[in-house]
Amino acid sequence: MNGNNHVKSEDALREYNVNEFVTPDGYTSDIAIFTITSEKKQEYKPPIMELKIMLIKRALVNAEEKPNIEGGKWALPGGFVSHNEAGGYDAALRELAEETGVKGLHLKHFGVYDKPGRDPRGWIISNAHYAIVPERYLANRKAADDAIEVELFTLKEVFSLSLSFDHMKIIEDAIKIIKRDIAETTVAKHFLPKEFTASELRVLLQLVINEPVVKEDSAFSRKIGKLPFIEVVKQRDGSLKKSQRNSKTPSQLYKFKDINEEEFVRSIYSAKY
Amino acid sequence: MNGNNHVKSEDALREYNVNEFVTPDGYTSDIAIFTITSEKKQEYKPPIMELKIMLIKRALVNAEEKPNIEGGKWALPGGFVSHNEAGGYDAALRELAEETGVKGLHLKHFGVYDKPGRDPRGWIISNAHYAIVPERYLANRKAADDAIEVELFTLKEVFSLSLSFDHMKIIEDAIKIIKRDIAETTVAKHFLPKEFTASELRVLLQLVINEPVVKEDSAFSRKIGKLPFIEVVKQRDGSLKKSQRNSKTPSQLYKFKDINEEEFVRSIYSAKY
DNA sequence: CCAAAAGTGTTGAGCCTACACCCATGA
DNA sequence: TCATGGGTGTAGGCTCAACACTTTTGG
Repeated sequence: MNGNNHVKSEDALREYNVNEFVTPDGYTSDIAIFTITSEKKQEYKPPIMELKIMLIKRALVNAEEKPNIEGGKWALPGGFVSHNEAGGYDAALRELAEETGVKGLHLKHFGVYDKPGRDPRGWIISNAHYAIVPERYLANRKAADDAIEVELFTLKEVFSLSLSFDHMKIIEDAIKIIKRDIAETTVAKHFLPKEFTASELRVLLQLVINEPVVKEDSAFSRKIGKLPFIEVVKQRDGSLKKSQRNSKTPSQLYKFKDINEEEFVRSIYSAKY
Repeated sequence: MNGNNHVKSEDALREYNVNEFVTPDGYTSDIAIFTITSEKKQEYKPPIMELKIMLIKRALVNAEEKPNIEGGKWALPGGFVSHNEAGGYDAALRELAEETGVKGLHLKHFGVYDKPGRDPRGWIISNAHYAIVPERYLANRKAADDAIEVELFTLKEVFSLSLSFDHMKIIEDAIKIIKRDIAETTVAKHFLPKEFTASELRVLLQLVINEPVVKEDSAFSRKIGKLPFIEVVKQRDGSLKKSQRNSKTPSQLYKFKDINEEEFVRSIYSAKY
C-alpha cells in the first residue's frame, strides 16, 4: 500500500520505519458554506430570508486536460491539505478565503469522513467544516481552479442533486449540526449584521428551527433584551439606538455580547422546564 | 514526500495519479478513557467518587527490539488505523475493546490533531475520542502490544506527567468536552448504573461540574423526577423501586429515558433564565 | 387617519429557592 | 432512641404564555 520512507530522525529513534503501517492516500478539507439570502420585498418590511448552501460544479477535465474525478457533479468546495499548512483547519481557512475572497469568516470543524471507498482515487480522508458567510461576501465569489460553476442552493434543491463522493451525507450532517448550533450556541450572530432588530433574529430562528422554540408573539421582543448573551445597543449619549429599516416605527437594535462561548455552560439538570 | 502509486481504477478516470498531492504518513485513533472510581467508605453512605483517566506507558523498545518512539512516557491508548477497518472510529472501537476487554462502550469522536510536527515519525494524523468506561471493566484491563503499564490518574496527577506527543493538549481538550457533555447531554448515564439514586447522580454532577449548576439542596431529589429525560423506576406491581445502598432510608431509583439525544434541542432563545 | 410593525400592561399558572420539618431504618 | 440520609410542606418570588392594547411613523 505504501512506499514512503520519510522519517524525521530524532535522537535514538532514527531506526523507525514508516513502512510498518498503512497510510492514507490523501487528506482533504471540505466546507459546507451556508448563507442566508435576504430579500427585501418592500421598504419598511422585514426581509424574506432563505437558508442556502454553496456548491461548486466539478470541472469535466482537470488542469492537465485529463478527465476529472466526479467531473460534472456538484460538490462541496474543498481540496487537499497542502504540505505547508498547519493541518486541515488551516487548509479549510485557505479554501474558504479563496472561494469568498474574504478572510476571518466563521468556520467550524464538525467531522471526519474516512471510510475506505468514499473516494474512487484511494483512501482519502476528508475533514468536514461548515462556514457561515454573509450573503454580500458571496457576490464576489470566484471559482477555484478545478471548479467551473458556483451556485447557491436551498436545502430542498440540494437533496435532488447528484453530488460527488459522499458529499450528500456530509451536507446532511452539516445541516443537522448547524441547526443544533444555531439553537444552542450564538453562531446565529454570523448570519446577522452586528446590530440587528428583534424581528431579524426572530425570522432567522424561525427559518432554521421550525419548532415552536421561538415564540412568535410579541413576547420575543420583550424577552430578547433579557437574554444573558444579548444586549441593547445604545448611542454615545446613552439613548437607545433604533433602526427604521424594517418598519416605520423605530425598533430597538441589539447585539450579541462578547462572551466566551466555551464557558457558557447551560446544564440540563439545572435548566428550568 | 511520497512514492505512492495506489490508484483504484474507475471507468474513464484511470489516468489519475496520486502523486499529485501530499499524503499523510500515518492515520491513528487515540482514546481518552475516563472512568469514575467509586469508593464506599462505609455502609449506608454515598460513595466517594473521583474522575480519572486511563493512560498507558509506552514501551522502551518495540516488538522488533528497536527503541520505541516516545518510549517510557505516558500516553493515550490508541494506534494506527489498519487497512481493513472502516475508518478511525472503527479503529478506536477496536482499541477500546482491546484495552478494556468489553465491547459496546460509549465512545465519541471529538477532534482531529493533524499539525505537522506533532509526531516525530512524520505527518501523522490522530483522531481523538473519549470513552466512558465503568470502573469495573477496567479491572480486567490488559496492556496492548506496545504498552508495558496501565494506570488511572486523577486529572490533577495527569497534568504533572510528561506525556507523549501532543497528548497533553488532547487530554486538556477531552476534559473540556466531557465536562460540557456531562452538563449538556445525558452521557452521565454511562458513568452510572442503569438504575441510580438521586444522590449518586448529584455526587457525579458535583464532581465533574464545580459550578452551582446543581443545587445541593434537597431540592435536587425533588427536581430529578421532573426532568424530561429521567424517570422513576417502578417495580412489576407498579410500586416505586427503592434502594438502601446509600442510606438506611430506602431511596428512590431513577433511570435515563430512552430518548434520541439528537432531537432533544434546547434552544438558548427559549430557555428560561 | 390608516396600515403595519413594534412594543407595553396585565393576569394567572407554574416552577424555583429557601427553610423548616417529617420519615425510615440499623445500630 | 439516636444519628443520618432521604424526602415533604409551604410561602414568596420570578418568569412565562396569552391576550388585548398602545405607540410610532410614512404615506
